[in-house]
Order: sequence, then structure tokens, then C-alpha cells
Amino acid sequence: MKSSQPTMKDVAKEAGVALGTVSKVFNGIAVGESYRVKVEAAAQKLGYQVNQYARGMRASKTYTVALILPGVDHPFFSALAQHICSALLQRDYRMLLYVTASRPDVEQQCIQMVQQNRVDGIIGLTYNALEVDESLPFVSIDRFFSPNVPCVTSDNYGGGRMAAEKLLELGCRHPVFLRTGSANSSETDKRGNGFKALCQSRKIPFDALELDDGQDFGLFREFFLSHRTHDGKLDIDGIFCSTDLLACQILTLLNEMGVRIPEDVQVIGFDGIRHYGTGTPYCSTIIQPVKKIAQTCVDFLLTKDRSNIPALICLPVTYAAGGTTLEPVGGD
Amino acid sequence: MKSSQPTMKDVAKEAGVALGTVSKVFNGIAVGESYRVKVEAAAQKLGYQVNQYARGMRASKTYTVALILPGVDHPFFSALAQHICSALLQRDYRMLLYVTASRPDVEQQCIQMVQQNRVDGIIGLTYNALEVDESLPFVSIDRFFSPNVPCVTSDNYGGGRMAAEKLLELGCRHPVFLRTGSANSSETDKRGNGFKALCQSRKIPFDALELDDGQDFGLFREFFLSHRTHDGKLDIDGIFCSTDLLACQILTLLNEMGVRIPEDVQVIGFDGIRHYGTGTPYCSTIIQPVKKIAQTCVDFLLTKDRSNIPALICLPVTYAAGGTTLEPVGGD
DNA sequence: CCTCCTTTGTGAAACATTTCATGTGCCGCC
DNA sequence: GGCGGCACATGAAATGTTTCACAAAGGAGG
Repeated sequence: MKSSQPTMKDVAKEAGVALGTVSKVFNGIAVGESYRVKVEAAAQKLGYQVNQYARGMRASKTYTVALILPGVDHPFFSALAQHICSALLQRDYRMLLYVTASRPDVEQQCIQMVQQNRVDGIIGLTYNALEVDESLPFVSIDRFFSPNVPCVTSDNYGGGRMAAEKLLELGCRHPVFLRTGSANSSETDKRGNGFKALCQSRKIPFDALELDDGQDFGLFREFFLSHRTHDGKLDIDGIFCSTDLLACQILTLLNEMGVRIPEDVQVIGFDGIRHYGTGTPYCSTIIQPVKKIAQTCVDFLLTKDRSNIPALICLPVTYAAGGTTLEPVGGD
Repeated sequence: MKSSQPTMKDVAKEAGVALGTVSKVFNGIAVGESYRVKVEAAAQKLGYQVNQYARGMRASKTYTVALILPGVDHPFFSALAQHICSALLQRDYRMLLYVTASRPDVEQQCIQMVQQNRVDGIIGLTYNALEVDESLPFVSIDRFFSPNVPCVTSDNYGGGRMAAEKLLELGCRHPVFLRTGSANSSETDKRGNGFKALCQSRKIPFDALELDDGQDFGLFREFFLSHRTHDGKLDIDGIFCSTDLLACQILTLLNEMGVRIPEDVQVIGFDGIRHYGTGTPYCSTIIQPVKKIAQTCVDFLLTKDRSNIPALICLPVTYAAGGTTLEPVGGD
């Protein structure tokens, strides 16, 4: 009795057929009925499982895709990971997950490991520039690298416009844009651009405070303090935060300061994160189509013909009221 | 010019040495200084990357571990995934992630795919029984299969006791245990056992409502309604929920019913989930040592000597106040 | 009945690596 | 100087697939 897993050779011997015949059976290539039955019986008996690595080595194809994420503890990222995983499994691909913690060295290390593993492609949401082998299919999320690397993203610009439009529609006269995170000319920066553009086109004066990585969060508190009027209220009445997470933090801050939400100030975030379990939103928000993003990434990555893939795929966002805006009752 | 990636053969030719010599260099096997320099220079020049799959095929070792989870959208699961990923990367292993949605067929399919991929081991949090090849190193989380399969889990029994003890200590006289999820004789069921055991040993009468998968959540509402006294209050004053998620849902429910938390009823959950970003807990809870669990899984999975691994590894939990209990002010 | 064509099973080669038995060269010792 | 021994580079074999050129078999047509 052999201790290791059975191979095609074993199956061939057991079935009394040639190696190539066994291969054909497992690849769905036409083969005589009697042969197929014999092979299937033998495989069943031996408990044969095809060895994907050997198959991949021969075909220079591994049926494996690497997903590189800053982390998986953020609701948006985990939703992304889950949907991408499902989409890949459906197409009989496996997913290698790499978590980088946004550190450039880890990101680069991941790229290298990915190349060593000879994956069939990479889906990456990386914040830092990286040298990626142009020959390896790569789909980027939320970050534009070059025309050769398709970038899948939400309509961040449109979402920013939508947020501004919504705030104005709901009666705001002094809107503000708040942002944290690295200013790396990524797609997500367009959220602010869209917001500002709409305000400008409507000739509405707006304010903005954009913090980069490492800058003190306390600056937000100072910002609000500087906007207090003599009666203790704020002279701003609408806030658009670049992410739901930031919105959540800002809400806590405003709460501490005794500002009433949404009566005094209305807040809109971006992402579409919901409280786990209850399903209720953290706040009014612009929802990203996570599942659609995942599907799109997988589709483009596995497309055979990589010649006419658009460089930038922009998916539509939607607005959802979530208790931090003054929606008209019964409306919407 | 060859279009494909360079191989060891290319490096050997470029360096003017034999194939075996190149192999030795990349495996850290002693080799003449001059040879090593030549090989390294050639590899650098060609941009050679070792092909892990070919290496794995030869060695019957893939340096890949599969993680099977019901989902990655639950904070506990995603934390687990992230920590396991990091722990594996540190040891130069990669992680294949499979998401099963708790469906038995998907779980079984994953096991099969995992076997086809010839991974070096599996870490699984699966709710349904599965036929796992005994020869493949397998570490289970929260579910005991057999003495041959090490099961890593928190001290669920102790956590249940701790929750009961805490509620009683904080003045509760009529504690209740609530549970949802499948009753599959998994380790997590011990949370209720511990809770009940402590109440019994203290001779405190307690109540319990345990819902299995598929049962109507509305039963909880009925339960509370049946516990209303003539003055509209509840005759229960402490609740231990089997998970933070359930606690969250129960809190919403009690809120709707006009019950004040924690004045009227104190609530303790289980898991240690926090609001993303703000870091504040959802509720008072028994915290599972997620990182420790992840580390332990990886350690046991990669241990060479699999002969004396304990069948059950039980890690200590801690209690954290989170606003849904009446902690003495300034205390703790 | 023979030939030719078609259909289909066969097994060797190739994929990129590791390992191992072999061979080469160098040094020291008698 | 010759010989034994040691260190170390060498390249063939092996790992489990897929593919492809080839051969064998079977059927049809003359």
C-alpha cells in the first residue's frame, strides 16, 4: 500500500489504460465510453484527486489569484474580500489573501511572494506605489497606476457631487468637506473634488479640512471650535466625510461638543458600511457597490483578451439616508 | 529573448555553473564563495524568481495553508483571518482563504479543493461535520471533531461562568441566558453551560431561551413580553447573550420596548467586538483572545511533531465593561 | 479482400525544481 | 612523486501533470 496520494499513473495502472487516457477523462476530452467508465471506477476506488500544482506547472497556469488588501478588519475591505472570494470560487479559482497593513515594505514583499507563486493575476488595493510586473495581469482598486493597469473604482467624483447636492437639497447653507488618509492622488480623492465642484457650480461657499496620514486628529476639534458662533452654535450645517469611518468619529466628536445631529448639523459619509447584524447604517452615506466592484475586478482579471480593457472602470454609487440627515418624513 | 520568466536553467547557463549549484545557492546550502557570487549576479541580472509550485511539487510541500471560514464579514472572523494571515506570512507561508457561508456543500467543496491544492494544512472554522483526510494536518476552531484533530477555542465555559458571576456581582437577581445559532455540540455551546452551572451553584434561579438556526427571531420578543410585570417592567434584570451580535440585536429590541439599559436590565455579550474606528465596545462583553487563538492555530498546524498535540486548547477570556452594565463608578 | 482514411488510445517529452550518485580537482601525507 | 581522502560541482532522475506525434484498429469503398 502506497502511503502517498494516488497519481494518474496509479489510476492508469488500476484501470488498465494509458496515462493520456486518464488525463483526457479528467479534462473532459472525448474518450471511448468503456474507457471512461473504467477510469472513473479506478479513480473512485483509489480516491484519486487531481494535483493542481502539477497541472499548473505544466500549463503555466495556477488557477490562483492573489488579493492584496491593507487589512480585512474594515467592513468595506472584508466585504470586498468576501465577494471576490466567492466570485473566484464560482469560476474555479482559489484566492490567496495577503494583508499588508498599508506598509510599503509589506506591500512590496507581497508582490514578490505573489510572483514566486506564479499566480494567474493580482487584485490589489495598495496605497503605495509598487513595481508590478507588467506581464502579470493586475487589477487595481481605487488607485490608478497606468493605462496598462485597469483600475476599478466607484464613481467617487459623482458621489461627492451627490453628497453636496443632497446636503444643499436638505437645506444646508454652509457645507464642509472633511477628509483623512493619505493624499496619494488615488481615486478616492475625487470625492472631495466632486463635492467642491458642485458647491462652486451652485455658487455656495464651502469649507474643507483635509488631514493627511499622521496629522493630529485633534485638528478637527479645533476646526469645529473655530466655527463656533457667539451663541455656542456652529456656523456650519452640513458635513460630508470622505469615509463612513471618519463620519463615525466626527459624530462622536460633535456629540461630545453638544451639537445635535441632524438638527444642528447634517452628516453624510461614504462607503455604505452598516452595523453588523442589525443592518442599520452608521450614518447617511454614499453607498459603494461593493459586490459589483468585486465582480468587475474578477471579470477583468480573468478576461482572456487583455487588449481592449478600459483603464478606468467607474461604477455608480447611491445615496442612503441613515439618520444623520433631515430627510422629509415619509419622503424619499 | 525569452518571453517567459527565467528558470534555474537560465541562471545556470548565464552564470556558467551547473543546475544543482544554482539550487544550492537558493536553498542556503554551502557552496563555494566564487560560485555563489556568480549565481547571485546572474539571478539578479535575469530577475530570477524561484517558482514555488515547481519546488512544492518536488518536495510535496507547498508552503500554503488553507483557512476555511463561514464568512469574513463578521468582526470576529475577519480579525481571525487577519491575524492568521500575518502569523503565516511571518513563517513564510501563504494563506488560501475559502469562504463557505456555513453551507455544508460549500464546506465540503472547499475541503476537496484544498486537497487538490495539496496544501500543507488546514485551519477551519466549520459548522458542519466534514470528512477530513486524517493525514492532512487540520486545526479546528471552536469545534471538536476527534482526539486526532486539535481544537483551539476560548474558555467558553469559564466565560459563561464569568458572565454569570459578573451579573450577580452587579446586583442581578433574575439572570437570563439567550442564544442563537446552530446547536451542533460545538465548543461555543459551553458558554451557556458555564452560565447555568454558576447560577445553579449559587442557587440563583435563571431563565434561558435558546434558538436554533431557522427559528423565528420574534420568539425573543415574545419571551420578553411574557416576562413583563403589571407595572410594565421586566421581571428579569440581567442578560447574557451567546454573542455580541445577538446582544446588539437584543439591545435594539429592548430599546424598542422602552426598557432602559443598563438601569432596568444589564446585558453582557461574548466575543469582544468593537465599533470599527471609534474602538468603543458594542456592549459589556467577554473578550476572546483572537490574536492568541490565531497564533495558537498556526503554531500547532506547523509543528513538525504532531504526536503530542493536545486535542483541545482552551484559551483564557477576559471581561470588559462596555456601557450595558452598572459598573461601580470609578471602579474597575 | 485489400487499401485508404478516420478515429482514438498510447506513451514519451516537457514543465521547474530538488536530490543523489558520480566525478573532478585539490591537498596533505607517506 | 604518488596515492588516499576530502570537498564540492555536476547533471541525471524524479515529482504529477498535459500535449502531441504516432500507431493501431476499425470501417468504408472499390
